[in-house]
Amino acid sequence: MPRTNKKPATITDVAIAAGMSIGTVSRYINGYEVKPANKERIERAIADLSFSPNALASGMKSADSRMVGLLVPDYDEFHAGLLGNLATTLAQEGLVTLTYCHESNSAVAKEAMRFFRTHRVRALIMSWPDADRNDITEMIAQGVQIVTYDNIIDFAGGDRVVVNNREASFKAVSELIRLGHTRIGAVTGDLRRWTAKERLAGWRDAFEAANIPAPEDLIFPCDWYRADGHRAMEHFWKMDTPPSAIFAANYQISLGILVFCQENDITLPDDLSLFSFDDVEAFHFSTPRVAAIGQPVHDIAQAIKARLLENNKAKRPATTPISVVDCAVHFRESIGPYRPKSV
Amino acid sequence: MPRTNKKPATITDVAIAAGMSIGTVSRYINGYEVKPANKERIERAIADLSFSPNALASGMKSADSRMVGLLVPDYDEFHAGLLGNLATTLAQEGLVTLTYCHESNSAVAKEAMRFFRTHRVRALIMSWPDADRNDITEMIAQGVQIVTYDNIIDFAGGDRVVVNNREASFKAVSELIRLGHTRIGAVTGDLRRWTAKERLAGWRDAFEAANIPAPEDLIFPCDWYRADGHRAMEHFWKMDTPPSAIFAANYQISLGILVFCQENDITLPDDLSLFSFDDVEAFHFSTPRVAAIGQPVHDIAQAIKARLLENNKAKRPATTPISVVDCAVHFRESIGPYRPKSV
DNA sequence: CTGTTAGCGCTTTCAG
DNA sequence: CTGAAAGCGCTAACAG
Repeated sequence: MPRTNKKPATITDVAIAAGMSIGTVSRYINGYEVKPANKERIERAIADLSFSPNALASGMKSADSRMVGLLVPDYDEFHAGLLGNLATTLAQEGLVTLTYCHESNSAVAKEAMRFFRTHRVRALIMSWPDADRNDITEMIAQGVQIVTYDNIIDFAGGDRVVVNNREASFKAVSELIRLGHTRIGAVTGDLRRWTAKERLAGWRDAFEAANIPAPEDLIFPCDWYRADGHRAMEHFWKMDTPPSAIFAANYQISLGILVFCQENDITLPDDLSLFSFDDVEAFHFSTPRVAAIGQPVHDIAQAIKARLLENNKAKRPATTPISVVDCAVHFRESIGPYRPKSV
Repeated sequence: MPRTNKKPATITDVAIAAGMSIGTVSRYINGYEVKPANKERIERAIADLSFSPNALASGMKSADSRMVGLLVPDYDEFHAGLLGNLATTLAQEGLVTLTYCHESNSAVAKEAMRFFRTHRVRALIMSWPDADRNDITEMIAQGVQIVTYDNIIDFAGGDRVVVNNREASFKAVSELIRLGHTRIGAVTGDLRRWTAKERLAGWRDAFEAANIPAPEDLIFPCDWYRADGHRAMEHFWKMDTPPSAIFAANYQISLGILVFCQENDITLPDDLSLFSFDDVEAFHFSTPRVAAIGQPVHDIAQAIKARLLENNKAKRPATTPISVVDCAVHFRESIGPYRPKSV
């Protein structure tokens, strides 16, 4: 049985059924005033035909797809949350969110750009600093708004939404210092990224504020993944004076650290204190629960939305090109007072 | 400074630059053969103009938006994974995935339907049994393919992709029985849902196979959330003979149970064994790690994709309207041998 | 293999 | 406030 294929009703069908011109129907649909009597007839016709306007056609004619693109590196907990919040909040404005995951792969990211361009997104939200310059330039020239989050990328005309990475990191590390730790490792993530630099700067700030020289030998530059956290611990644990506490620049790194601790019977916080950037569900159910800096994904989504609307409703340029969202710093049981290593 | 608004190049621009008709260019774009010399000129023109085809226009003309809708109840770990896998794998076929989250709210779900209809998705993927009948009927009539996952919903013409809920649950509960447990609680989730029924059926099957009467008093019907898991434990822990093991129908319920155990110093697996449906990251980092049935989100996405392509490439109806994907059953340290309660 | 042409469904002038 | 008409960028016949 071939699928029935009754084509959807068009605005013309509605106009005929309602006995008026498509212009009037179109205006009604788009929220302009029409004579009450006409309004009623249109509404009935729409219901009878169960008409729904064709977004493609209207987007094409009005040269506005009402779609925005979100380019993420990964569908991890943070990005899933961001996508969810964003898609929901933007839907309220009649905007559609298209996602693409680049997996930190340039070829895939290139493909994503092609995808977004093809779909004529009116804005592109991303944190990818290695985006092809030509694509970006082209998109900006065509009026596509570029919003970067969680990263500072130097595009002319790009809006930015970031969290207070440095300050939040400062608070976390300061707490570790207050607890008596001085050998505090920093597992930094990818230091080519602004985020990583800022988080490390917060680590340094904390030492400076405490008038203690920062233990530069405990900086472990790496990538953002579990394997990196694990490798960091392998490295640290071979040292003569290993760190008594660790500040990890994202949650995946922390998970790698936790795995290493499990494997090597390292007990938190007695043998090691751990403070993580990013707060995820796993941290609430581990023993002990992991102290963490939570990125308020809801607020980030709202800030992005604000930028999107601001830049499209009023035509004035944004007052400030950068929005800063504050993180919550959660002290939990994975951090404890410094205790000299028992021999 | 108003945004520059150089309009994107059109296929006509390309045709002019390449010195030929738009028909030829269109054919080249869509993968038909063109004379090599022309091909080369088209490619150069496209590069020069940095042209990208307008998906809206082509979708409109060809009456195929190449978009599919995914309606999820929540952006939890499972659905985020599903979305990620699906979006990625479908993008390879040139298909776009639009998401909408209904939050188990009928009004929002209704809005979602309007959204998907408006965007002329060629398929709708969902697990929502309370969808408005009219919307569904209308969409099916218009040739929209409906694929349900993780649920059996009785739509004429709907494709279904499910996991082997009953069998996997049977395996999990059987293991608990093998470990000596007989008082095994079932926290079922919403029993109006097929999934919940199947998982409970698996629980029953295990007792039957072991020739033990199923402890019907340990069935706790509820919803799917953390609070439900917590409430279940409150209930169980007041019993004269509480369960020595629990089978939880999803991960959120299990997290609620874990919280209760933390609060009441219940040690897994000594005081209680726990087996959960759904496998999430938190279960790998809790102490002990939680035994769980993992839904292979990658395979589910592939199965859905297969249905989508099958039903659209060849016009024949699917051989079987239902695909079953096998779950992995992970035995972990949250389950242990039955030990009579110490008094 | 290529050029020509007729729309897809809608918005948006422009006159009334 | 409404109707008529001109396309938006592209695809899909059709005739070469």
